[in-house]
Amino acid sequence: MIEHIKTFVYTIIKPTDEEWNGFADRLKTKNLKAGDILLSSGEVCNDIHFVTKGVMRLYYEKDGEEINTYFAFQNKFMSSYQSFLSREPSKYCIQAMEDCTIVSLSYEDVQHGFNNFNAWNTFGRIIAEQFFLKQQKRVESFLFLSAEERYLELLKTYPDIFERIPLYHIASYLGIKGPSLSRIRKRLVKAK
Amino acid sequence: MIEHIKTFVYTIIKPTDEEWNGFADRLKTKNLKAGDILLSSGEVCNDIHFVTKGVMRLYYEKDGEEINTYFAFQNKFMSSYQSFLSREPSKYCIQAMEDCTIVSLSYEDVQHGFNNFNAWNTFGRIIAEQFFLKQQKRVESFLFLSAEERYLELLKTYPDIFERIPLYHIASYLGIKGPSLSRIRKRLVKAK
DNA sequence: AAAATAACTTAACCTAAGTTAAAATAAGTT
DNA sequence: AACTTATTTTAACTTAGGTTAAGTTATTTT
Repeated sequence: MIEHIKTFVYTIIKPTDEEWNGFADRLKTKNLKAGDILLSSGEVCNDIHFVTKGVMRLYYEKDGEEINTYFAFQNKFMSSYQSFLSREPSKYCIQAMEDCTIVSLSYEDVQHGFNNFNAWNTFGRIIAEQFFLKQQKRVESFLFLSAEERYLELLKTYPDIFERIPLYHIASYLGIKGPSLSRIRKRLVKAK
Repeated sequence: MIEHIKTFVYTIIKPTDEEWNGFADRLKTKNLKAGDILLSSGEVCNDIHFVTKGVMRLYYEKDGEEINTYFAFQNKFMSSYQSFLSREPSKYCIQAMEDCTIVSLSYEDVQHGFNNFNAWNTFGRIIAEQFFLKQQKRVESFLFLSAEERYLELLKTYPDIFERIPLYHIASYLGIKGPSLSRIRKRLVKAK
């Protein structure tokens, strides 16, 4: 399990052995069952998770309806990042959508890394930059694309997402309702 | 001019004198006339700018139409940040909307800071985190709010924005067209 | 296999926002 | 002041997507 994250980290920075061990020693591996809630809204997100198996989702509850804002597949980080950073209660929930294995690091451990190893500061910066770029793309998708174009974009980026994530979860991620996604899919089938 | 950015930096980190000077020595102050283009699309964004006077906008050209994605007022950073980070051509343009004074730092200078001073690595991380949080809010505004609610939110956050930025620029920032913003404004006046 | 539940689609109607163009203001120029 | 030009509003019409509820399929559960 640790191997996955080690490979990932080493594609971004080249820590010394001391730096790597100072990090690896604090990692905690957890197994989750499909449906398990890892973070409920109102709680401060105290960990950043690295998914080594399964899929997780980050979602928001609005008027009794769940709106997904992020899916983390294998080798991706999952966190209610703004709560994690700001130490304020999360408006989001985190749930395992399949049986998952994750490797987690607490806020304190992350800060310890930042304060003691320059390599981790660099790593933290690059991860924050990547998170920014991801959000940037998402803003652009709402600003420049129609729902249909967002759907096609998602299909292109994650061709197999539809085998693992039910359509009604995808609809909310795209910012539309179920019937609307059905209409779009129908339109596209006809167009072919 | 440098004082503004110094105050800003010191609210985030406490650099040593050596660290501060290594940074300050590389800053370049520039004056811009209203309308000046600081970055055209297709160019790699090679600088990060700190606005000490005026307002600047970051915009995208789509089908001959300009869509604003960010306004930087006094004491805010301006950059085509994804181009700056990725070293790829920017899809965005940067323009001064009023006569502006800015303080700029090149990509090379920023990297020099990251590689030589831990405090700058921390600063870079925190700025990236702040950029992420800002984008996060913007994604949420598209996902959870109607155009009218986005308008009201903007009005609350920047009450004086409407005295400095024409409505048609604000419309595109909100993700709607001019006539639509007019309708919203009319609806709100009537509702009172 | 039958029943129950979950996931997806369809249909009818509604509403917000897009589109286009004209009209009304406002702001600058000469 | 008269003339431009830029900005904002209005109007008429179109379209994408929301809403609700009823149907279909799929999947589980028993």
